[in-house]
Amino acid sequence: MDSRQVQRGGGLAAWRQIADALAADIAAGRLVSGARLPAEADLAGQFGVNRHTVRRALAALAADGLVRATQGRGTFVEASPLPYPLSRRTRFSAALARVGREASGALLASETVAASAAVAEALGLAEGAPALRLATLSRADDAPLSLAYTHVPLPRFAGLAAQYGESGSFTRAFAALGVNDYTRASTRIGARMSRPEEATLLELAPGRPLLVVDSVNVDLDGVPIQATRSLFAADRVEFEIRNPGQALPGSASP
Amino acid sequence: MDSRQVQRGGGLAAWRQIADALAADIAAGRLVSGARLPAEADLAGQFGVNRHTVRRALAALAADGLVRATQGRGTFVEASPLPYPLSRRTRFSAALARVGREASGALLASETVAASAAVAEALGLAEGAPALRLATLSRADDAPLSLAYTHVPLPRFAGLAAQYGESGSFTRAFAALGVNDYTRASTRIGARMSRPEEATLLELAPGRPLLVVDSVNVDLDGVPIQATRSLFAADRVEFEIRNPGQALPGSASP
DNA sequence: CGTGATTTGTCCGTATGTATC
DNA sequence: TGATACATACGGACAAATCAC
Repeated sequence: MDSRQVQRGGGLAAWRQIADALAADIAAGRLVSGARLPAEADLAGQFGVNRHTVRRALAALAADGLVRATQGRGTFVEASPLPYPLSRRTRFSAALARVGREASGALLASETVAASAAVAEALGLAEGAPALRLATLSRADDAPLSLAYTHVPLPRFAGLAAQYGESGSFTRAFAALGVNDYTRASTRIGARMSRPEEATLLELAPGRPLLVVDSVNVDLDGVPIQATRSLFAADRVEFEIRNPGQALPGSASP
Repeated sequence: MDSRQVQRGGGLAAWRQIADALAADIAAGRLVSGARLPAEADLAGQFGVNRHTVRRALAALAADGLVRATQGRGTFVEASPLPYPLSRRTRFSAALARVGREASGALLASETVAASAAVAEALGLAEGAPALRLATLSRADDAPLSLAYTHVPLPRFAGLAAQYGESGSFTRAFAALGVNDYTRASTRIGARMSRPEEATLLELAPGRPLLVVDSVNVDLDGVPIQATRSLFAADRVEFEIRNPGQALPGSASP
């Protein structure tokens, strides 16, 4: 690991070289949000410096909000989460493309179920009516972002699971079934701790928080087509609501 | 504690009386969300029943999602979070009044600071310009709901701390300083774990999650008047975004 | 419920280079 | 040149928190 060695006497303090190297690792995704950094002693070995020098670097990163150290546990990446706009036309892939990330979706499971009371109300169905339930995992640049459970009414979207499995996108899957446009009718946002199996699927350190988003999408006739509960890794995303204002400088939207 | 004793043979099962009493405690805020209930043995003593009767009551509450029992730790309140609408005219007191809760706010601290880069950008100031920073604690029916750090530009709102201290409301404090109306320009929502001191202030069990909301309000001329970071107890609130009915193809800004 | 291993937090002291007066 | 102050870096030891067992 010679490339990790700091340069001595080069005008730049050793602790700053270390801080910059770690910040670059975070920015480049080599250290994903929530990941644990090597122990201070290990980093000291990597960089060939004393542990106190590493601590000086970590203190600088912590002051910038990039990492957070916890006694007895370690130092963890607190990289800035990616902004995720919530609008009436919220689209997963489009939201990520805006910030230069690539979206992908994987189908984990699909089954036919009887609509629960909550699902039935959201979709405007009778309780117990047939619905299709999809479990999907969405990624941004290969980092798991959200685990979603989606219900759609069943006679209408019987082929949705196959379509989603092929395209990895609800927008494209709905388009293939004749719904070329839809809008967000309602959104509810809460937060809770992740359960172990959720943390595993999201490749998240155990006990990290989730943003829980319940959303309902409707087609252009206002008919509900999709009720989804999404579990976002709170470390990796931050929702954004922009209200069109009278004086917003630089609000260039296409 | 005679009032806690169950009535025997009154037609209502003892376990149901206990469940109702505990549910009432939760609804009234005597048991705040996340709080630990007394041990089953203690409750049995309070109500003058066998521990199995208490267990029957707790099982009923758990089935309703009001509490959650964890072996070896205890039984904890999982009260349903109150819905908090996020709109362009989001007002704390009005949002709570909609759901029948009373809002109150306490001023924890206020100081004059030099605007950081983030604050300066949000408020449209120069970095280092004078700003007033308020730390406030908001409650819904006496249960702490959010801990907020607010920055306002300083020559303009010099008297804001005193006004807020009196009224416990930003709406009223701004009105007293000549700003009778304002709207929400932007909202960012994330989540993270609470730090110990935050958990203490919010009367939250340690390690419970927070909803972090960064918001900017502007006056009717579009001039930013307030940049706030609010830390909501995620156990006690759920944000709601309603999109008005019909969708218009090509929904651009007005 | 302890017990030990791991890891960060904090204190002690020492030495060196650099800038300033 | 000398005195002083400051930031940087190293070495060691122990306290405190966390976690697996």
